[in-house]
Amino acid sequence: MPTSKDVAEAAGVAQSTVSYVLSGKRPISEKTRKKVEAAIEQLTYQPNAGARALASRKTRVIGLVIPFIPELHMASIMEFVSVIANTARQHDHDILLVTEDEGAPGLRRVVGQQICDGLILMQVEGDDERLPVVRSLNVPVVLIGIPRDPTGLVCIDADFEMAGDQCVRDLAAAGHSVVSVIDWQPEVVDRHVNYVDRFMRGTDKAAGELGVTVLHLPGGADRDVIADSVDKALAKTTGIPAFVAPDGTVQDLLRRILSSRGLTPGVDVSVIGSASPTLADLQPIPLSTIDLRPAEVSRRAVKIICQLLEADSPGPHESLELVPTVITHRSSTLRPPRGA
Amino acid sequence: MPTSKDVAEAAGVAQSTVSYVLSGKRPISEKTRKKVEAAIEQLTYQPNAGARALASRKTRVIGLVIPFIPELHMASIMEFVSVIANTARQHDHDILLVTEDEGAPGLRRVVGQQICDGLILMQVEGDDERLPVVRSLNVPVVLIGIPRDPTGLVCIDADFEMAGDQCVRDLAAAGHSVVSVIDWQPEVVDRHVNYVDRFMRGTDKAAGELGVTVLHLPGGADRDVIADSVDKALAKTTGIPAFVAPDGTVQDLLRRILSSRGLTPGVDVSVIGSASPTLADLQPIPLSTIDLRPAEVSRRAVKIICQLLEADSPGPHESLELVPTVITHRSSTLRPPRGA
DNA sequence: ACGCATCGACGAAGCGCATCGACGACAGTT
DNA sequence: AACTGTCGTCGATGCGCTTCGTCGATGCGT
Repeated sequence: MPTSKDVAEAAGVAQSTVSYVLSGKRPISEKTRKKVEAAIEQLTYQPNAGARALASRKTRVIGLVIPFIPELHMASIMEFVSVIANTARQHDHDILLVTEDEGAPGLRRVVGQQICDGLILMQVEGDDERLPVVRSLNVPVVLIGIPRDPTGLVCIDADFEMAGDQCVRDLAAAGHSVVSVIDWQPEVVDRHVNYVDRFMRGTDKAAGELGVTVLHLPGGADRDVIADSVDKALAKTTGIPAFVAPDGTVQDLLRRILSSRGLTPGVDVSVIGSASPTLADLQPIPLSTIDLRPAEVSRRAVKIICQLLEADSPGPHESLELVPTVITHRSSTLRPPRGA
Repeated sequence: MPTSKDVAEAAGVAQSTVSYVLSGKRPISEKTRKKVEAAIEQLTYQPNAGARALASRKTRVIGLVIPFIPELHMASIMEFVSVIANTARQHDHDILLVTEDEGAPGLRRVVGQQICDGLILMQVEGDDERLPVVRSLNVPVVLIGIPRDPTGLVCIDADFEMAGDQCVRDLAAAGHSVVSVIDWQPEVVDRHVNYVDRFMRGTDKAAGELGVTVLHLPGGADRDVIADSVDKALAKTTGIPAFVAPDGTVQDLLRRILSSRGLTPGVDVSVIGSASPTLADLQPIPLSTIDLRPAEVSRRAVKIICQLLEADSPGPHESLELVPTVITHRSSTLRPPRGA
């Protein structure tokens, strides 16, 4: 492996000059820059990350703490991960995986050993045990998810309250007077995973304003639970039933159960799910969706942490960003009555 | 951040002694070790990764190259990623994400900058464009997947040929004389993604030996394509139809289409899918599965690369490991006739 | 023609650790 | 008592880079 010293010799300049050509932190004449760049090219020189980190005290690596809770929809987590990784590269950073199994000590480790300059935490819960550690860490941390007490933390998430509101408003406009929300897994709900509460707040507020009834029913990956929820909803609904299934796992099951009950989305039942546009179109009946914007949330999370890293002003920051959700009509919901 | 020098002062020893206590590469008396360990504890010292990498020429980081091809089943990729990350930690290594978007230059970058000591490549194709780069890289690389020409490469994968063989044998034993295999997406098949070919080889060989007919039909995430495949299969089958759907995306669709054709798995049609045991049990009708052992493949991949990193004998290695697949009967396949 | 400012390049000093040679202390030998 | 040999510790050096102070060269004005 060639070093910057080799490059300097090949170009006939000092090693520090090579460094300045690379960083642009001091003016370099056109002539010598050309020479140095040629030498770099010819030797296929690449700066050593360890040495660079040691000298500059910056690793250009961001730790990404990913959840592996089995009840989560893996495919959607993967979407976060992929977008985060790609966006980080666009900002000239790399992503180090930190698994949740390592817990809070894992955060201390990667920061303490200075393996990374900052962290992104996914799937932050209302009372996350890692928050005290995060606050004490003294490096930029961006949370995806809003904890109960966001004081001194930088948070971003989809606007779940808006999402809940949009779903109920939409179904109400289509003529439904009862909207059944199949929630996330009971484990998730009980843990007061922040977004669940926010979503519910959105549905309930809208329901109150519009005079619509909202039923909250348990979700999960268990078919029987969902089937039970559906039947309960059907029993309590007068008129055409409407379902909202914000969790990916749930909506797959929901569709099958509705079909086994002889109900066809868009005809005698309305269904709003959550899926990316491409996936939604592929469904047997194109699914009306509430888009929780995972890609946009991911992009912004990376952008925010990169800004914090640039600024590198010490001390805690605080901010809270909510990404607007988007509701899209496809064929699985009833059309609003004319004139509505 | 305290340094090893600080620890040395606190313990009243030389910095090198601290280093030796940590690495154990030279004998240290019980007494001074205790002193040093106490100082480390008290200062909450953690060695600086950059400095360590610079001095030792080892980063203890493994680059994981993940595919983001939309047609792949994201949930199963996530399983690989999670197991790989956790296993790496058990071997005292970290995982750096390298996205496929960076392509071959990305591999050169992370290795050239010495951000990581070795690579794991997922989703290696038959004629992968990255192979020449990998061979020239001069660091340990483990491929998950078997390319057409594995010369000089270290590969591991599930034994897809065994899987194909097991499926056909199993269905033949249950009395089926025609077995319909719904393949992966046409894009995947056309690319000669190695495992598709191997799986087919397994099914066809077994079919030849047992005098069974195997139909290969296009798969994918498109419902109409699968529906078409199913109908073709039904038309060509005499007796009770049997389906094998080794791709996760496909099997979801397959189940729904069969049910819409009035066929019940385990009663008037046999279905073998691929899913983890927990998922398989959750299906409306517990799914007989061919387990492609993603977790085991992941664990071994990490183990192999860690061994290569320990040994750190330069020059190319070559090995090929196939993880045996496991077929599990649940209720979605017919019982073999008595006495069989 | 001389002095002065400006620009561009240089050299040296670390960053925090691993590693190697060397050396002091102590035990065992003759 | 002098000698050899371990064992445990120290000091110095270098990994490859960033960064700061410095200084020579060049241009300008008078």
